[in-house]
Amino acid sequence: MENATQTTPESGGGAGAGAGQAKRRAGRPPHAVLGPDRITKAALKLIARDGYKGLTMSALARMLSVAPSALYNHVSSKRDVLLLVEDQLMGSVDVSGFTNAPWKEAVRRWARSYRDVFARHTPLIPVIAVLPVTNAPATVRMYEAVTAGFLAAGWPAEEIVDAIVALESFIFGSAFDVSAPADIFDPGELAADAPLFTAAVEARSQGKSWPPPQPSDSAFELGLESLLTGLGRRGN
Amino acid sequence: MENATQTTPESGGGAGAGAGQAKRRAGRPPHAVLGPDRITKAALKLIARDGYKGLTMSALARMLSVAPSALYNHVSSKRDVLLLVEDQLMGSVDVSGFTNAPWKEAVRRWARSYRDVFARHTPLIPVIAVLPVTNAPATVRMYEAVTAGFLAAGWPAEEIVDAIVALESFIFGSAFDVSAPADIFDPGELAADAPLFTAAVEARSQGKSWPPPQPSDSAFELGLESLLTGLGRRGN
DNA sequence: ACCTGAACACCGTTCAAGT
DNA sequence: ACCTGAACACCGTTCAAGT
Repeated sequence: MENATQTTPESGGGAGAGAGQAKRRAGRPPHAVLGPDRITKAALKLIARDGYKGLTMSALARMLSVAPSALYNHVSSKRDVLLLVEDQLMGSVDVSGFTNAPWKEAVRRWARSYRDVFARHTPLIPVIAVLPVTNAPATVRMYEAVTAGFLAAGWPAEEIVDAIVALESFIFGSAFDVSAPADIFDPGELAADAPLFTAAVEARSQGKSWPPPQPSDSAFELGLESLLTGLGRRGN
Repeated sequence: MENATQTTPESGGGAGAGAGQAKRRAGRPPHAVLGPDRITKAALKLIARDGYKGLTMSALARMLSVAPSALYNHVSSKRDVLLLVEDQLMGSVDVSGFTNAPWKEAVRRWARSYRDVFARHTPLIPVIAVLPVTNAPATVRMYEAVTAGFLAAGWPAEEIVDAIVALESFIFGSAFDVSAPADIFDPGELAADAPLFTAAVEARSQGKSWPPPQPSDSAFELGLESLLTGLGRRGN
């Protein structure tokens, strides 16, 4: 049972960390095997492979070759794991435009990359939106870069946070949209009760460029440009 | 096989279901006790009382005085229950402006009530955003009213759905924001690394009217007006 | 301090048996 | 058709015991 035959997926007892890993006995190991960094990396890997429904404390522990309970020496809940992941992702949002491009173009680049990142991580959105930024260094760094760009464009300091929040709200909402099915607005049998809406849904794909853009992309660009126009009264 | 301890539960005493209800035996009851309507109402009641974490299939069944498995004769999953709730809520979004007010004012009223409804039901947002509208009658009715209003304001049919989606994205994102803690942007120990952002957060509450508005409200109004201005090029 | 292993208190869902 | 009751296959989390 302890022997490492390479054909067994080994789903029985609990070891099963993939290929034959030496088993650790109970007790404090000579050097800590876990830490925020390894946990974050493993979580990201798991999400990439199995999606968010595959991100369980058990699966995470298995990937790290520890018992599930060992994780609780480093995080106090699964929510903590999500926060680690979130901050990591925030670091990959593109803020480069805010140092080398005009305000509108900088916001465009930032908003698009922000949406793209979280479109693949929608389960984090309800967590982020309510998450105090304290102790999320990459997140704070992102906000600092954005704020700097707004100030450079002439925005008064007291209006910047509201503007960022408004843009973020639109970005988060749009991120959900990306994973919506193509027929999301198909009224089905209810079409007869909603003739105007049904016609509008059908007209949506008419007269667009070729190849036709993703519906979620055209709605996002429309909203983004509208927001930029509306907000643009302040900056430039 | 266990030995048959089999005592009738009610003879033992405990009225488990809470209110002293007569216990139903197994077998088809003379009249169906459940149905989409009763299930929806009970779910809403449960959510109002205990929040979404209190909405479990067990709790729902208990409130309806049935076994949890009985629910599956009427819905095929918990997701189905959420869809019932969602459609019910959509019916309470205010679309009245689209028949008796100018476009901008109509969108304002609609957007505010839409946000307010889902601010108290944020767990539904990830479900809605990906939910085909088929067989959600109140939802379709809402879209029909909105579409009618856009058409009346002179919008070309092929641009309406994108505009609605853009507005909805902003509304959903903003709904999350409502439940964010007041100190969400407090950088804590990271303040030194983000002086501009920290200053912007502090300046946010300066120079506002009295009493100061909820931060989430001022961001929402700013975003909504910007969107209306930007989109307003089409309608009026 | 930091790990294991065995609980604990839940979930949503399935299914045979009953009427 | 539509209910009950007993499973089933999970969850996240806690905690004593071990080093």
